[in-house]
Amino acid sequence: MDQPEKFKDIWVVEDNHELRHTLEEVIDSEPDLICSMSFRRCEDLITALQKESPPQIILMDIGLPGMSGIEGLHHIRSLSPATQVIMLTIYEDDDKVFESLCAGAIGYLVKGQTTLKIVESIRVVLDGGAPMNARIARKVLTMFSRFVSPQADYALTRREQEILELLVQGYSQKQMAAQLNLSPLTVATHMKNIYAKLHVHSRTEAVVKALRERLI
Amino acid sequence: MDQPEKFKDIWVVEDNHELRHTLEEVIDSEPDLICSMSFRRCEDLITALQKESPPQIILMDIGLPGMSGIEGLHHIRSLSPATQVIMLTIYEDDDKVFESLCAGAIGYLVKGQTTLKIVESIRVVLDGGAPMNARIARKVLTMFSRFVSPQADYALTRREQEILELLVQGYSQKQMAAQLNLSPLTVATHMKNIYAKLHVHSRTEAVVKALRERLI
DNA sequence: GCTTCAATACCCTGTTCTGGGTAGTTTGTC
DNA sequence: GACAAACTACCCAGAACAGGGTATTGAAGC
Repeated sequence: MDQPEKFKDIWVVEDNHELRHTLEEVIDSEPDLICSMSFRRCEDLITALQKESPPQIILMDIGLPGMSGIEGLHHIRSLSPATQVIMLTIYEDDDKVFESLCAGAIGYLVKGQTTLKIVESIRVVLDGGAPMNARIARKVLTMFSRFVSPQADYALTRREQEILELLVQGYSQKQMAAQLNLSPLTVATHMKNIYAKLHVHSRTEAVVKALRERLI
Repeated sequence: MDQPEKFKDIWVVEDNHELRHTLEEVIDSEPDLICSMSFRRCEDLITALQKESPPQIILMDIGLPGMSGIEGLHHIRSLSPATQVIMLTIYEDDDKVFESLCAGAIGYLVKGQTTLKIVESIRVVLDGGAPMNARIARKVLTMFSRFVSPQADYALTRREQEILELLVQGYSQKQMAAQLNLSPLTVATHMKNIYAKLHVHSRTEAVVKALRERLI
């Protein structure tokens, strides 16, 4: 370990010198936090992650030149899954913020916040929370519930629904026929009708639509 | 319409008389909010939803006798998808809270809160947000990212990855070849290799695996 | 210099799918 | 009892796919 156990290590990736130094100072002025490394480019962070022992938290600018913060996020997730990433953003209500959360960020920090607020967000993460406002939380929830409950209605009949499910399970038409005690020709008919209702022209497209829109 | 347009209608489902009346009063004392109906049982709410025009928001006790709040939630989602549901809970850090969010609730309200806090939560929802604390938000995020990135590694090469993406977009082998300036036979070779690496035997299975395990 | 791997390209054969039909039988609803 | 919708089954032709090969080229690593 580079630091004694009791210190929580926090790295910073931010191309603006001033902000980067401010963040470093704020972190270091806390008795139990330390900013052992900071970077102006995402690429340098990746290199460091492959050599050094990873930090608890990374503060990452969302709009970096070169490799973007979101791209960098993916690298971090695979190099050090335990590291939590807080995104730094100018606009709270940015689509990029939401995108980051989808990519595995744990929350975000709006630039230009008070020192108190910066430390608070870090503490929220260390405390097992996710710093975000209610509106972003709603976006996440909405997207989340799309995974959980179906929406669109293509008026599939019961049989068609059943066949769509088998389709997603990788059954061939012949296998479906065997499973459902039908003629393969009947299954083919149902498939044609499913395609028409979903406005697709191949099993692949049907499966993608079924999975993406939670039809199954 | 039962109420003039400018009033936001909010229903309450809570078996405790006292709390129910408190909530009614708090809502009605706001100039633009009205509590036109309240129930002590979820079953009565369902009945009402089938007859009356649905409210903007329902405050729902999470631990009702008879039909539980979460069960009721499912009925609300299908009867009136536009209605937002705020759960009423005793413990903030309850698994049931999280369960409710999965079932489509938009947030929650801890019982015993100040009048100010109750109104604030309602306003957050009306304002397009989702009232929840950072810890719950983290739970949602974690669950969410489980859907988004389980990240298995099948060691696909760059070309194979590229072809898998086109596959998910519904391209035929011939179309892929045109898109990538390759011979259709080359695409076929890559497809075979992809199948072998993903341990599948058809496009359908490959697409399902790619979407389910977020390989794309 | 040798090896390994990715990427490219081809052959062949049999299977499966797609999309255009038609048509009889159930089933549910008014 | 009438009618619509759903379910069933079939024909056909052309396209696409799956799976078994082989082979060349160029770049990366040892």
